[in-house]
Amino acid sequence: MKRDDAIDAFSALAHETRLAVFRLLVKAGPEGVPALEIARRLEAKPSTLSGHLGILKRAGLVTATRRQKEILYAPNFGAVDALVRFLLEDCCGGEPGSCGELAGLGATISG
Amino acid sequence: MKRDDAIDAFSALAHETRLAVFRLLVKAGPEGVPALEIARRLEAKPSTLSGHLGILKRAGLVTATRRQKEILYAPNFGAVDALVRFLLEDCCGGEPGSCGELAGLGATISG
DNA sequence: TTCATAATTCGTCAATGCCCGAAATGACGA
DNA sequence: TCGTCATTTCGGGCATTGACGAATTATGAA
Repeated sequence: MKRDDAIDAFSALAHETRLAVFRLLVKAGPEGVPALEIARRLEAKPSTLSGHLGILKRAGLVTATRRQKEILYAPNFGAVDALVRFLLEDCCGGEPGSCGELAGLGATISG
Repeated sequence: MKRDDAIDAFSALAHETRLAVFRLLVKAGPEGVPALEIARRLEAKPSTLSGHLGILKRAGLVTATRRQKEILYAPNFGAVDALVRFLLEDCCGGEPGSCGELAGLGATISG
């Protein structure tokens, strides 16, 4: 995870519709949801939503796979993992500070 | 954590300087760093940085406490915790999906 | 009080992001 | 091939964000 990748990911999530899309995909699970189905559920215009999906995809937060005519979008949990570890890197300079209860997060979620 | 709070937090982190500020504070630990010291380390103009600190503070990502003439800024780890849990809420509809290794994250980092 | 340091607020300007309809592309079935 | 469904691309117009210097507020020391 590089600085600019993190900024792209945070920018992608810093938008009402895109955040809703990501959370919807998280709830839906790894199988994925077709683009138009997402648009229908969020009451968004297909063209507008397509732009948002492209941004989420470029940010690495979602994956897109074709199934017949449809394109299924699914969340990339590894991206969230990487993002949090980047954010908390070298927490408290390695010392067990007030962040102690969170310091193990990186190790925990990276498996 | 409400939707708009999450958007404010992601927006705050979706900026080169603000992201650098937060990560600097994470590394520095819970004691905090004075505003001008942050500006000096990041080679940013004080007035510009002040705006960024205000945004981070309003987003709940950092806290500010005065010590003598200085104002010390420190990271709010609880905000990161809440943000991640909001993002992964109801992961895979509760089923043990591919997000299995991350599903316990909320419980893990919330202590 | 008076001065110096620390930090914030304000005003302007440039740049970026967002929405939507219309048109174009890609994939499948008859 | 032809038609249809699913999705993306494009162009225009509006709103928001970001940077910076100058002026302002706040604190502590002489």
